[in-house]
Amino acid sequence: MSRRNRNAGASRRQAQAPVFAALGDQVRLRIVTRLCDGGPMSITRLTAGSRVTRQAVSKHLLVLQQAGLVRSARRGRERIWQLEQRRLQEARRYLESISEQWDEALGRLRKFVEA
Amino acid sequence: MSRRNRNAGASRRQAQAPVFAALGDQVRLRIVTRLCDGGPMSITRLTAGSRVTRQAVSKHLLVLQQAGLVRSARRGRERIWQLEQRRLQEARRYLESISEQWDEALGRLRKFVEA
DNA sequence: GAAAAATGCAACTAAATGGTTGCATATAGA
DNA sequence: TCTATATGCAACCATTTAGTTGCATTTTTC
Repeated sequence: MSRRNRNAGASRRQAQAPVFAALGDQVRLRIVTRLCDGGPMSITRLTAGSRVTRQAVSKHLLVLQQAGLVRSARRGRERIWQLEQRRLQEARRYLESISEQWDEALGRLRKFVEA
Repeated sequence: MSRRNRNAGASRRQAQAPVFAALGDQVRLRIVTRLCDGGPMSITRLTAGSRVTRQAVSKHLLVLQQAGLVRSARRGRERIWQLEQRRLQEARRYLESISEQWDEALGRLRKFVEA
């Protein structure tokens, strides 16, 4: 592999690692799922039924936002949160590419096991 | 959603979040990639070319191991690390299901945006 | 305009994380 | 057996993370 390609891999990793990190927490994963299923909603609604406080949820939302996965907008006295389509698509594509990469690797790995 | 289904979701999340967390770090993501491309190898070889010490890599390998993503076996004076096929397949399937879930959500989200 | 609701902000704490260094142990090979 | 190599173990440190509580601010709504 050329140095250039190696660096391309590194910067891609650099870009996507935060997404994984953001999803690597049960509370956040649940937030994403809820926004997925329930559409845009406020912190208070997201917090309802959660085992942590609103402030905790708020911090998690900030993490998700910094990873580019969610976005928010003020509406009256509440703030509505929703998934960020672009980034989510991007992450999806990356997940798929990783998935394929693994698939190939698993094929090669079988040889090692059989050997 | 029934309580049962919610709990099923929760336990699935509980099972998969560590995988995301494990991949949510550049060093670990790189380790996985190297094991993917280079096949099973020792810590020393994994550490070569890395910017962190062997011990740091060792700790990262432990994290990956606890997430079930890698496995190791002693061979003579060295320990050979390799990707765990089963878990990786499992993670792959989960990534794909999440991916689909997002896809559907993105479709629904467009309605919100247009509305 | 006053009470209730929704959020924002700040300080603080406990625990986890990511990294290091130093030293001990085990194995390969000359 | 002696030396170099590969790993394991433990202590230690700085930073980040995940959570809390308390109080201030902004909007509704009656």
